Amino acid sequence: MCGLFAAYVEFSIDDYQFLRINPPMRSTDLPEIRRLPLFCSMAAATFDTLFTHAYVQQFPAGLELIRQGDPADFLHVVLEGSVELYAAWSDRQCMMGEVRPFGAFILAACIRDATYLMSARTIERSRVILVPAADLRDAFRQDGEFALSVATELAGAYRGMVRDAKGLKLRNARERVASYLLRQSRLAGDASSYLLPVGKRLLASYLGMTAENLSRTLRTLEEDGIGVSGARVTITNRARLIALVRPDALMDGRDPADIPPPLAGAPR
Amino acid sequence: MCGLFAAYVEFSIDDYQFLRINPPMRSTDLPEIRRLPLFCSMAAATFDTLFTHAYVQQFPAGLELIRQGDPADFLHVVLEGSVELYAAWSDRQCMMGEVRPFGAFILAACIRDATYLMSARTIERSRVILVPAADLRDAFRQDGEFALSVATELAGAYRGMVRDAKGLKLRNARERVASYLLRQSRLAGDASSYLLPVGKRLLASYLGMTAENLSRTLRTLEEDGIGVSGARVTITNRARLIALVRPDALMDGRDPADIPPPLAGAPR
DNA sequence: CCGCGTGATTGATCCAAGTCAAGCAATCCG
DNA sequence: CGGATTGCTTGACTTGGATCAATCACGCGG
Repeated sequence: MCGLFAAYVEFSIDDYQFLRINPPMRSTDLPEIRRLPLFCSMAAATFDTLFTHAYVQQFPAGLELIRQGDPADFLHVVLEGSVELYAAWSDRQCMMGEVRPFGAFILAACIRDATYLMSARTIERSRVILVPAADLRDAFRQDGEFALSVATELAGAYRGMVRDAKGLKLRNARERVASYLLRQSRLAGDASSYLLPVGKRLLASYLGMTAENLSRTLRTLEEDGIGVSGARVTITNRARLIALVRPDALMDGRDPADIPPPLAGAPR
Repeated sequence: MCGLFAAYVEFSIDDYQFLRINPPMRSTDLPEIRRLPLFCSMAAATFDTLFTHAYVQQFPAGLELIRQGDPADFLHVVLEGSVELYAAWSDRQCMMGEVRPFGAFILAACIRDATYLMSARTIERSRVILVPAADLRDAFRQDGEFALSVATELAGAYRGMVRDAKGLKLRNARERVASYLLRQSRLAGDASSYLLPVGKRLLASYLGMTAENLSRTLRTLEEDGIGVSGARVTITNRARLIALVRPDALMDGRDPADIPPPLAGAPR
């Protein structure tokens, strides 16, 4: 807990401007965006209006997209790559979450027209859609279906944060590590071997412990059915691991209907 | 962390049925509810429909209103008293939050039509409105203003949980206690003396520490400008306390416009 | 191929916070 | 009034996890 980070590479304003001037919006982007849970239910007209001022951007790894405390100006949706949400206070910082395609972030700040509570930076090279917050609020007012999607997304984000907070308070570090590894296995289709999606330093920060302690914990977990070498995780004894983790749908599960909120079929 | 609770008083099904049969809805209740941030912006017709099947109930202290894992059936809004949200897992439990008038809880589960992630029980004798979740979703679809209020409320709940999680990860136990005490002082109008709103056992659980450790920490905080005897908190040196806490608007502050979301004036 | 930087590991040590076990104070109630 | 219950405090002790300090392994550019 309270571990410090290595300083990330900072890019200059010029790099940023350069990216802004060359929006890598592709012809295939809009139809793809249209299928996302957040946007698939809204009326065509609202969608078109919403995206007149939106644009897609490509960012290099390690770029700070959002700084906590700044006013919310754009809703961000990750198309490719991955983005880390992190919080900082008084020379400490920690990872609060990770966003991968096709998740949105800082929706809550945009809806409330408030300042960001967390910062965000790219973990790897990423493509992100930026939608002006004011347009978002307009679309919300005009389109009931979109409003429902937004509320569903917000509720999902809230519930995700509750799950995380429960994990922090109810489990110790070892249990958090084990449950994380088991959950990742599930995400990979109950694979018995998979690669860690983030570096160990970051993972430790996310799990609320130091990198050193994570390293040691991983060693001791070999006795409980899971081995890690490099980024490769191998489950050697799933039953034993499950007995240790005592998985709970309310902490480790995902919400059902995480994809299309009200209509199960989706428009295609 | 991971501290156990004393077992709470459990009430029988019969008590619960008794309360249901005698809904203590008062003539002054509906107009009052109408003024709440969540309901003040909606159309009169939607409001009336929404509350045809809603009812107000009085509960004794220590009654479990909601059990985690159950499907969401009613939105709850606290009118009087206070309610504890708590989470349990594998013989451990901890307080996750407190709801006082006129806060809503489990809105997210209702919107997603999902199961509760947290349990809830009354801390003291409390009056609560219960609104059927299905009606809530209907009203959401029919009334854009209400949808906006719901989204704002959800966004606020999310942000509150983010603040809590940040506090857990970035601050140690002593800092959490100190910041909590300072925050409560602010809530009491920057009073230099006030009463703790919850018992110390519960407070410790909320702050992610044991009751014993809270007790010790409070004693050591006397050197840093704050004294506690019984439930009475007295700030003896605010400057020193602030220096210790290093308050941060992104963790300790409240969202602006927590009351009426879009329209600042409000209907009064 | 080497030198470097970054990230991961390991070991030694320390400290914050949990645990266990009594004591104490206030409240409730027969 | 006295006993029981409940909640808070205190002390002695243990321990999980942080910190500090090297070392190691890898990927990369020169």
